[in-house]
Amino acid sequence: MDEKYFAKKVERKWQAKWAESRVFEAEIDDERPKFYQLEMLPYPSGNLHMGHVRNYSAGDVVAWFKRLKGFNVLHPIGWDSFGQPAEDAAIKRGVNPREWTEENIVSMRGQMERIGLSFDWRRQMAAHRPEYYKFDQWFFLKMYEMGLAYKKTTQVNWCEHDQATLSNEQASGGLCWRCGNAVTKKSLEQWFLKTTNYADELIDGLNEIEEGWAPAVVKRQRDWIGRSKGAYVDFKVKVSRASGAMTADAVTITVFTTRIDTIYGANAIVVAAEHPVIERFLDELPPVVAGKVSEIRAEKLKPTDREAEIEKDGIDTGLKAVNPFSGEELPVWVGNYVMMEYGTGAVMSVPAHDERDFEFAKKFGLPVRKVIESVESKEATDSRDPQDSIDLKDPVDSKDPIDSAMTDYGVMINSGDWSGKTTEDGKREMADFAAANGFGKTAVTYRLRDWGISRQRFWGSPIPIIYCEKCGTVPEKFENLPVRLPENAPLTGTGESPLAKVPEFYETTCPRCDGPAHRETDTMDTFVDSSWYFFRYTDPNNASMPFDLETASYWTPVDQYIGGDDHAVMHLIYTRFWAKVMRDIGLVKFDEPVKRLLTQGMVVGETFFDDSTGKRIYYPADKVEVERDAKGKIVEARSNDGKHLKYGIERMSKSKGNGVDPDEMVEIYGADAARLFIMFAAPIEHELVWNEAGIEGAVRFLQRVWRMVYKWKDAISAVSSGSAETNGHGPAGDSGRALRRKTHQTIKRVSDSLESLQFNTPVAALMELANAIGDIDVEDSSARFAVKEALTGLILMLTPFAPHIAEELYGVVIGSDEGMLAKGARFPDYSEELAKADEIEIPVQVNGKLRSRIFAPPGAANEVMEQMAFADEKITELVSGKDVVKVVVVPGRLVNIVVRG
RNA sequence: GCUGGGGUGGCGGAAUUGGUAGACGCCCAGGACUUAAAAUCCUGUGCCCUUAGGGGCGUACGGGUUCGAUUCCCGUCCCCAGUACCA
Repeated sequence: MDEKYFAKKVERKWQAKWAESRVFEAEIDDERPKFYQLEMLPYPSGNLHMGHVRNYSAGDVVAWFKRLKGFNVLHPIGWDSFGQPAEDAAIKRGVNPREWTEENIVSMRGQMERIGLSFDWRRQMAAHRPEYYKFDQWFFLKMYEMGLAYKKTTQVNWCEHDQATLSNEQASGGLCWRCGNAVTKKSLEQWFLKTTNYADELIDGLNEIEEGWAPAVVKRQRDWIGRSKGAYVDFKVKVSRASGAMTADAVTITVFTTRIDTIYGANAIVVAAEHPVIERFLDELPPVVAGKVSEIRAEKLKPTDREAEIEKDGIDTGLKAVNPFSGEELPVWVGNYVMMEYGTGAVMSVPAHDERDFEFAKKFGLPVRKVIESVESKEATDSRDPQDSIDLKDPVDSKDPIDSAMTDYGVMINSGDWSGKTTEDGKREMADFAAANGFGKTAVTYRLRDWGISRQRFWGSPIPIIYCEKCGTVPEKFENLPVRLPENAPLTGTGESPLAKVPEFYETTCPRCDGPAHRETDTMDTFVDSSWYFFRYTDPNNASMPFDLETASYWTPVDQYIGGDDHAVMHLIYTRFWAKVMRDIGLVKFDEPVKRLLTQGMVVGETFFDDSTGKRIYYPADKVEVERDAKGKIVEARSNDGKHLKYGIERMSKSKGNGVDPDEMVEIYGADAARLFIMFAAPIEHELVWNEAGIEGAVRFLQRVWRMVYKWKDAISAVSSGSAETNGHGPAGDSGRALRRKTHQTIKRVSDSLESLQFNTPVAALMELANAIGDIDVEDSSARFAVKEALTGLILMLTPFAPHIAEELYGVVIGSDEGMLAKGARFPDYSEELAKADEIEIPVQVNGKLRSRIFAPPGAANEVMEQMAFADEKITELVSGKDVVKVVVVPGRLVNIVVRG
């Protein structure tokens, strides 16, 4: 290799060397601590996008850093290869989804290799291969045995655009996670996994991992699981008409409330339109009520518009229910704001202390009764004449009209014998009282629903269940797994299961009675595959088990996981659930599969739209002219023929046509520069607006480092690894000494940053170090040791960001081409002593304003610093003739003189 | 609406526990080298005033605490994300 830097040449050379020497292939080694670095696996669409590059570059930085720190690092990659795009491609282009997928894997692997990612490719898994999905089925059967997999008919989320069923997590926010379109409801029979069995664990387990996870993700999971503690209370229904054999006591409505302390303020019971009590009395209710009920029901099946606030609606059914605490008779209403899916589908309406109930009461003119008083106003009331306080025996509704609900905790009033108790006491004691008297109990409810995994799709793992005319639902035998996908299923994408059209697939015999039977024709949600894939990496060729307990126990849990936060409540909840199930099966020995989670921001691009053609154009493109304001925001965009273009910022992707091709970046700038830049451009958790201008800076920096190494190559070749002094390191205060200080400070900064997963600031630190080396004259022989130390340090620290060039330059410096890992290279250590400055610049302030600077030795006594400050010319001038009120000296930091007059 | 997170130069972004605001990079300007260009190197680069020395202002806005506030507290505005009646 000559003195000119050709990125492509260096990169090809080291990619080949790495592959040949298998340095990234990890084996169990009890001598070294292990480190499992994982990034979220990609869908093999055929094209890597810049978001992937960011994700995998960050993971590679950590993997390299840990390797150089002496860890035994597992850094695998695989393919989330089941899913809709393969099926869509098959429908659109008539390709075989398996072949299409395999081809994409090959081309994407090539892209990853050209970026130089340090994966252990032997461990690669792909979800669509029978040797993998066999174990999806294995897990399903285990869960079926354990009672964790069951089938039921419900209203499932349905995406009309994708013609697909969605789990609640995938339809979060009422929008399809894939296409973003509004979701509707559809009645389907499907298989569920009992995630709710683990609701408490899923929420409590967050405490264990909270420290290492992005706070936003933890919060979203907590909210998603949505545990709330309260009570059930039974209200007996009275039927005013004495028709039939129905008695008043035969029916009760159980409500769930978190605020049982407000029960004396209940003015009605409001139930969901689907509530059983409505079913039961539907025939007897006036037609107008029945009409309203079906109107509300129909409304709920429509896609929800996120923006629009749904107006409260409802109707008095004419039924009455009795408040078990007060004996008061309350009207039973149907309300559109009560959901059958949560709690009991019935609420007690307390308008004075609940915003929704307040709104409902206001609209329908229902009475509002205050039963909680804030502590402050209670104190105020108490201090006044007791006669002024509200008459507890005869509370008058709306006596003191309020304009909003008071939802805070406080003191109970107008609540019979309970008045005077605090909310906290009331909640506890009233629930106990209800339990003791048989009309209620404490209860906990969750927002989390079971995970619906049935998909009426082809490209997924078949659900290993058989329906026998005689035996009913029968699980496939373990020894018959995998249940393989047929090669030729008619794919239409119309929402019916393609497997139902392949008799060779579904016609089978019952595993129990050998009689004629047919297979389940739905496949599993692809999120099943990604729930346990990273365990498979530890033991990728196991044919009898998903993985071996002992092998997996060495590598797992994952030490560091990196991926997008779009999976905060989908994949990341499923995989935590899965780990807990695996623990219960006895496959793993811990509760939480991922110790630390880093969520990286999206890579987005400025996109332009041509209104007339509806086409997207990515900038920079020669087709677009852009005017920007002072802040760099676009104010006007035109195509080169002068047509106005609409513009916006959106996620970069091939399918949107606004993506930057990583291959192109590598071709033009080199993989190292592209990686270095994407790490340097913005903090990893921020969104990154792709702008190619900055990447030139990364190229320049690498070239500078390259030239620097060659410039010093001969001068430092004679410097042995002996002590500084024996190698011409000069006296204190000279350039070599200053450089050593900079080197050791940089090592500290870079190590600390990487340890805390900051990737932009260490790059800045390395640039500073390079600048410092650049300041040294090559003729200065007294600095040679320092330069050698700085250069090797710089190269080693650069490795995680730009491994190819680092390997090459490391070879130049040590005179060997074997590679750092083979040579046992280590990330440099720093010496506190050397990092310490021998003179510190101390700002001197007068009245808090910076006026001068002095130079003091580190650890200078306060008196010395004070003396030096007063000795300073400028300070003397400013202070003279004034009273010195106070002098603040912060050791090693600053001097502040406070004067008056 | 609610819940989180945030607001720092032309831009991306730095700033231990309150202690020199603007590191590093991009952009831009000037200079050196060159027949020329590219590359490279050097210099400047928050805003305003000033001939200079220097001075004033400045971390969304308004207050407060402090010798000292980007950092802590109160209020206001704005942006981003999550969420959609969860009882």
